[in-house]
Amino acid sequence: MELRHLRYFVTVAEELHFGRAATRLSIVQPSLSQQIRQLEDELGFPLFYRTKRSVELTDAGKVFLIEAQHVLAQVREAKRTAQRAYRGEAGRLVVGYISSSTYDLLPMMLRVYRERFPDVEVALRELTTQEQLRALEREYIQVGLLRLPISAPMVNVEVVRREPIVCVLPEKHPLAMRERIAVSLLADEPFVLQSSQRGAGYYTQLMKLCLASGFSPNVIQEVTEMHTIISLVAAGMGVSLVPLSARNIRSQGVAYRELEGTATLTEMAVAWPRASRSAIVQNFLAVAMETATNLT
Amino acid sequence: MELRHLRYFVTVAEELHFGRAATRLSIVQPSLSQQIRQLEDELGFPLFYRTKRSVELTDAGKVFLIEAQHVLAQVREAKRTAQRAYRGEAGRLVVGYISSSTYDLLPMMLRVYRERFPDVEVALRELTTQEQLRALEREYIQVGLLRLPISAPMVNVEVVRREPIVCVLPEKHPLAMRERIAVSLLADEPFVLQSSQRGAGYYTQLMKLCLASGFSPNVIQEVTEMHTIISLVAAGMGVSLVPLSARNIRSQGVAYRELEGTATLTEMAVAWPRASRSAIVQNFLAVAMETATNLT
DNA sequence: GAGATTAATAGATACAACCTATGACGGGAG
DNA sequence: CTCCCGTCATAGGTTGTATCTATTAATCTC
Repeated sequence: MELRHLRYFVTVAEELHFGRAATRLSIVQPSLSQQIRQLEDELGFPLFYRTKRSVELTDAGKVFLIEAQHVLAQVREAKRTAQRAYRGEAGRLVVGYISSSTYDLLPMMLRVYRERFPDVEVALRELTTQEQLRALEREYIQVGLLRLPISAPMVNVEVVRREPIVCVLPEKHPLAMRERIAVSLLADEPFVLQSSQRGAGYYTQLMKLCLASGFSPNVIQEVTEMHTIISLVAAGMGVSLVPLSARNIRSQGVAYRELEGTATLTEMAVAWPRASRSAIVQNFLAVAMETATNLT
Repeated sequence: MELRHLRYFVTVAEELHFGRAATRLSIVQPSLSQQIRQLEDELGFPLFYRTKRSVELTDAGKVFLIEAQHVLAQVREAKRTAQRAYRGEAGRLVVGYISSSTYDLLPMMLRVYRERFPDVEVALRELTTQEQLRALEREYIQVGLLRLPISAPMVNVEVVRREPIVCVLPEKHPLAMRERIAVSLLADEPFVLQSSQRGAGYYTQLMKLCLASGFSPNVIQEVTEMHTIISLVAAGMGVSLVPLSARNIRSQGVAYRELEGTATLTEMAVAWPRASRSAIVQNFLAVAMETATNLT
């Protein structure tokens, strides 16, 4: 049985006339008769009562007509659905993100993306930068929102935000009186930092920054979340070096101060597997870039 | 697009190997490659990522795979369903019946039929014998349960019950003392009969029966339902001539007595359009006949 | 680097869908 | 009653295309 048989059958059932049906199908009547006969042979029962003058559906034929129409409709639907998937307009997208992207970057991207591609089911996974790289490789996520620098040859990245690293310190701290702070002034301060496990690249970047000013920071507490850093700093436990956007975390009793000299920058980026040929991912990247440019 | 394309595609998707898939499909690999290519051309996007060594589904291919499997399953289902319909095991059957069949005949038939053909939806229409004949002709019902005699050339009948006509009269009536009653004794009795509208053939039969004994019955009341006749007789309004099975209607104060001479019989029959080629109807008839023989 | 594995390409073949011509049958008009 | 038209089936030839064989190209493995 082929779809041809179903198409022919449905047409004959609609016309109840082999000649007219054949015309509609752009074939000649004997060919049509032959194909219908073939279908009947395969099914094992007649679809039509035929007299020399007229054609009528059998009971079983009526049942088969409904079914055949469903099949043909489903074939059309299959084609349409798969084409939508091809264009990245339908399907499922798993996005990894670091917690510090939840303040504005991730929500903005998702809002636009969901609006533009409502038929894509978006799943979110909060993961550290390092975890995202592993997850991308294992195809546990399809795209990640992470902080540079990273070293992962199989992953492509595109920067979506570039911001200076600033010093955050207790409001009442003597250094808070200055507009800008030289890194070297922090040499003897106690530091509250995100754990090296969690923000590996960023952690290394801070170490280098301090070493360049001639000291190794005295880390008295490592924590996992950015807002915990801010809270601990507010409580007077120490100081920290954070991306500028941490300012979005409004907290009583802390002050943010730029660093002296040429600003040290930290970058957030979208990342995807170098091998990814997924249109869904491509579409998400396009939205991400767009959001990034609108942001600056 | 033909079902062949879907079958081939599903097999390749399952094997992820053109050679093995071709073997399973009993064709050679180049033919398979060509057909898949053809399908991709029609859809407008690739179903597989191919390297020279390996095959992998694209995202759109994954979506299309699910859809294609559904289509193929539905085709199998269509075939199966229609074949069941052909064998009269599924579909819809509309049965007409006269009220006097509801005491035992109709329920017995339906019980067996429903048990044997659970996938046939049975609809019931209470109609007089005359109405059933019209309904059969107009295909408003497919089979009828009615009382003979009828005259309808386009309708086939098969007797399912043959029973004597008996006299029903008030318990206290003088004639009730006799075991058997000659029809001629009823000449001066008031009669309660089913209206000639409702039981045309049966009505005529009674008229002939009385005329054969030399009188025309004095009908003082015509009613529509058999149990109403019995009630009126019980109330002393008159006597009646009813099929023996009316005895199933237990009513205080009435007596049933056989008629003298060779018993006059009345017949219930199943009826169906002479032109009916419906397997559902045939199956119902078979059950009806079977019930009829078990009954005697 | 050689051999094995796998998919694509090219060209030949064979099957089946399709076409043309015709037949059989029934209904309706004259 | 006969003839003609309409309708579907059958027969046989033609064509398109799915399939086959043979080969190439690319990659992996040893």
